[in-house]
Parts: sequence; C-alpha cells; structure tokens
Amino acid sequence: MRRTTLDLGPLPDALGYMLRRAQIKVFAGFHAAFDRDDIRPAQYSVLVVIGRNPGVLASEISQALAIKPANLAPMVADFETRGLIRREKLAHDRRSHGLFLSADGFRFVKTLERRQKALEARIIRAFGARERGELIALLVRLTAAADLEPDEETVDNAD
Amino acid sequence: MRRTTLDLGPLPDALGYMLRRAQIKVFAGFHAAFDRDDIRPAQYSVLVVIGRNPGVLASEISQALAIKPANLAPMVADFETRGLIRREKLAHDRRSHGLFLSADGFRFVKTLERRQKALEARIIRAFGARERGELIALLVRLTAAADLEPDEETVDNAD
DNA sequence: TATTGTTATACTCTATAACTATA
DNA sequence: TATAGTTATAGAGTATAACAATA
Repeated sequence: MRRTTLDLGPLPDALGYMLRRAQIKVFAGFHAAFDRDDIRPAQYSVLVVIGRNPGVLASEISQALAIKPANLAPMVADFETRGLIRREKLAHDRRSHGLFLSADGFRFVKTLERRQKALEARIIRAFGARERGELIALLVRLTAAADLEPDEETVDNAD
Repeated sequence: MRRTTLDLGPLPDALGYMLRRAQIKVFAGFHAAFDRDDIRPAQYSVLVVIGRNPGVLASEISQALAIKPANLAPMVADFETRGLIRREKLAHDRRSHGLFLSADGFRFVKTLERRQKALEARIIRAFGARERGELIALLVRLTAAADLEPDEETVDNAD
C-alpha cells in the first residue's frame, strides 16, 4: 500500500457528498433486511402509504413520495399481481382507482414495518439513539427548507 | 384535491427514507450549479481527490470513494480526453498510472470548488449554518460507524 | 498465481414522450 | 381541452465477469 489514506479535501464538508455516503450505508442495511421479501426501498414506501391511506390514488402517492407516475404504474401492477393490493374504480371519476391493501398485503406490510423497526434498532446500536434522533430531525427540517437552486438574481457567475 | 396530505406513517422516522429525500434535494442544487460544467457528483469527487493527491492511483480513488474500478476507468479516460488530467506510468509497477491534474485541470477544479462553496452558502441561507454543521458532523459519524447488516447471530426472524 | 486496470454487459433507478380513457 | 393513468423507451448509476498487461 503506497498511501495510508487519501486527502479528501473539501469533500467531507460537502453536504451532498456526506448525505450520499450515509445513504448508501443505510440502504445497504435495508437491502440486507428486505431482499428476502423482494422489496426495494421505493416499494416499501408505497406499500406503507397505501396501508395508512386506504383508497389513496396513484397521483397522490406520486406527489407525496416524489415518484414519477410512469415509474409508479408498473410497481402498483406488480403489487396487484402479488396479491398485496386491490384497485377500485372510483364512481365519480372512472379514470382513477382507489388503492387498498388486501388482507395478505396488510399482514405483509406489518412484517415489513417490523423489519424496518429492527433496522432502526440496529442503527441505534451502531450509532446511538440520541444521534439518530437528532439526525432525523435535521433531515426533516432540511427536506422542508427552501429550494437550493439559485434563481436568476442570486446566481454567482464565478467562471 | 381529495386529500390535503397523506399519512406517511413511520416513513419520516425511517433514517434511510429521510436520507434519500434530503440527498435528492441537495443533489438537485448540485446539478443546478454543475450541469453547465458537464460535471456529475462522482466526477467532482474524483477530480478533487486527484487535485489533493497528485500521482494517486485509480485503485486508491476506487477504495476511498467507493467507486468500482470498472466505473472509474471510463471516467478517467474522459478526463484525459478533456485535457483535465494526465497519466504517468509508474517506474516500479508498470500496471499502474499516477494521476495528475493538468494546468487546465487545476484551474477547472478551482472553479468547481468555488461553485461547491457557493452551494454550501446557499444551503446555509436556506437551512442555517449551525444546522448544516451539526448535520454534517452527524453524517460523518454515521458513515464511520459499524456496519448495519445483521450478522447471523443478531438476525431476528420475525416472519 | 495474484493484482491493476480495462472492456463488455446487465440491472436498477429515474426521466421524457406519446398514448388511452375519461372528464 | 385537460387530467389520471399507462406504455415504451432512453439515460444515468452501479454491478459482475472476463480479459490483457504486469507483478
């Protein structure tokens, strides 16, 4: 080994870089816990939302979870094939379907939520309960904060 | 609108979910700032590392930034095509090349680092300086913490 | 035999555009 | 005309396997 460690310069002080590294690490834990259920992160979030909001529309899920309708459609179709959800055409607007968990789907989501809880418990063991709580609180506030794209007035042309 | 907001249940308390939402938001700011330079997040990180570690090997970058060698190779080739770096075959091990920024590359990376600094400044305006500092500190500690994949002893079979 | 770097390739995730059926 | 949902498809990003050159 020619070098012990590399100088990463400003990278550890770049919020995006650190968010990405942390996200990859936590997602690795997710995959270790959920791969046996053949459930990916986005699928988990959609099933949870259907479970908490019976009759929810695809467009509402799309907006709440920032998943493009075109990517949500095959996911929902897959859930229906697997018998996890059913769709009910709305009486007053027959373009939309209300989405509901089936009985199997309900049991399945309960299992998934238990796995999620166990994963958070592992995070607490590796990282600390207070640390995890503070981190999540900060992430919620950052996600709710104003956009980060500069508008035309604010842009600095340092090129 | 049928519903004002959806019930997201345990999602906002799932660290992976919140990390992903936050990362997408911050990356949107990155793209707004760096797209004109035709530089993606991973490319930025590699150029910074080459700049701070003249003569660094591809294998070292690969390990430090968790980028697979197979994905790093075309990136480095692209940098060379763009005149940003040069490669020097090592005398004592002719399989490896030391990587160096060119004069153009050095100026370019300085510009990129200025953009990064401006992006962090926008984050501070939208989110708060203390909040950003605490968040990064927690992310650094989380990334350094133990693995989150359960080993065979620890696994809970709640299915 | 093992290692560095490369090529080819596949898979996932995300994005756009065009279509359908309803409104 | 506009909207909800779908299909097809293309582009990133990331993964594995096989290979060449060198150790």
